[in-house]
Amino acid sequence: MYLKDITLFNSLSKKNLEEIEKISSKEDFKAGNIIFYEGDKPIFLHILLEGVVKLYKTDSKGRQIYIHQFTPVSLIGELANFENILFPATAEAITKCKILKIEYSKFDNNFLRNPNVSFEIIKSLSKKTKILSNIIHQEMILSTDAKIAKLIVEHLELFKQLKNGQIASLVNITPETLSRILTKFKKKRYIESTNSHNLAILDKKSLESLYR
Amino acid sequence: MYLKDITLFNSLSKKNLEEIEKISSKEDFKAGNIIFYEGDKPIFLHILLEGVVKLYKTDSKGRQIYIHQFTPVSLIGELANFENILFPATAEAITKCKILKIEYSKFDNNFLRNPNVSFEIIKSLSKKTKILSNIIHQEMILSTDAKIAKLIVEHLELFKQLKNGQIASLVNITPETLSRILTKFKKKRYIESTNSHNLAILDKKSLESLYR
DNA sequence: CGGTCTCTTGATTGTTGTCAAAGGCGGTGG
DNA sequence: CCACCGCCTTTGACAACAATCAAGAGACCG
Repeated sequence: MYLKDITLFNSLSKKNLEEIEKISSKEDFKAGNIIFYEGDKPIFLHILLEGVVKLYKTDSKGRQIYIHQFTPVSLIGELANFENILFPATAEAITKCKILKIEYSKFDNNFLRNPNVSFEIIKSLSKKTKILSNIIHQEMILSTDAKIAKLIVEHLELFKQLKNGQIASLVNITPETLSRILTKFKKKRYIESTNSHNLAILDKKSLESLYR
Repeated sequence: MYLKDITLFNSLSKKNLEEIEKISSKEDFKAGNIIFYEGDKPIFLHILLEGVVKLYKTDSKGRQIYIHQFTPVSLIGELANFENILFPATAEAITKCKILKIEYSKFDNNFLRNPNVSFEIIKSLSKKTKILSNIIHQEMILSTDAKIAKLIVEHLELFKQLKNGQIASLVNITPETLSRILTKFKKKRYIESTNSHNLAILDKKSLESLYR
């Protein structure tokens, strides 16, 4: 993948692209590798070119608080660069990944004045603000029951694909709690399941009423 | 205050300003009035010109979850406009306020392509992402003790100005819990207070170790 | 000095996480 | 084809944390 194929940069001149080329490098990460840790200094601007990256925070007891998963092409952690703060979360490759790293201190702020670049940045930042706003809603407003009800209604496919433990970590609860809630929902006839990877909604309205 | 005095717009041409003038209006709010509710459709882009605005969410039990306070000049709730989603939080005037309301559907997206305008938007969005990131850290990572310790170290002045109930609502805990934690900190000789509006730090390091 | 608001303290509850054990399910190798 | 093993899920008992409810103490103001 070339720089000019990155939407963010596709309106830049050849000269600009060469400038960016000079201050950037591509790095490969294996699944499980950490791209940056929460608390690290943001020296590079990171752009995910290939693979899937998980973003999470770590609480005082060492538990991971899942925030988001990124797919290409995405800016990752740009907030830290823009605001000149330490990375507020950890980015981990969950598949083989290719990341473009741009030396942010040398990154000409004038690029940000390019109308198309800044438009893309606005889109990226806006998307992230929305993500964080959703996280806040999910974690601070919804009860555990409500979180699960929402997940069932809006992402039923996850239950067919993932194990309980994985689902639980997506919504930051324990597998035990998830199991108990699913059992409760089954008792109330909101859902039904013959085997573990076959969950069906019986009463969508009741589920929705838990989080609306 | 004229449009051209708003940093966001000060690089726009006279013609552009007139265009915006046509699709905007100023509205005054009294202290306590609601500027928009969580769940409202974002018809207008809101810019705070005068006064102080509190942003909060409401949980299922009717409690307010405090998010942020805005002072002039600030875009408020622009995320909802940009992402075309319902307002994720409620904005309430906590003093007399003056708000510029721009009809977003008529707001020429080309303004966003103006380098200086988009630069300001990036700054605003970046700031908000940081605010939300901080909220997530404060509410999901820090324990109650840690929140209070941080508040004491970083904003001691609040304790001299506000009542316990007000401080408690800033960090989304109950006054009772705040009182208990302050008592505990006093017992441990982390802080000391002769009267209620006179709090002094005795052991900054111990306080910091609670949240670092 | 009385009254009201605020703060403190205790007892209790609700919610979810933790720890532990048992049950079920599927896959593998004999 | 079956027995066994390992992982996942379920269930129970318990702990931790902060909210709630209630009562009493204290501070501030007219």
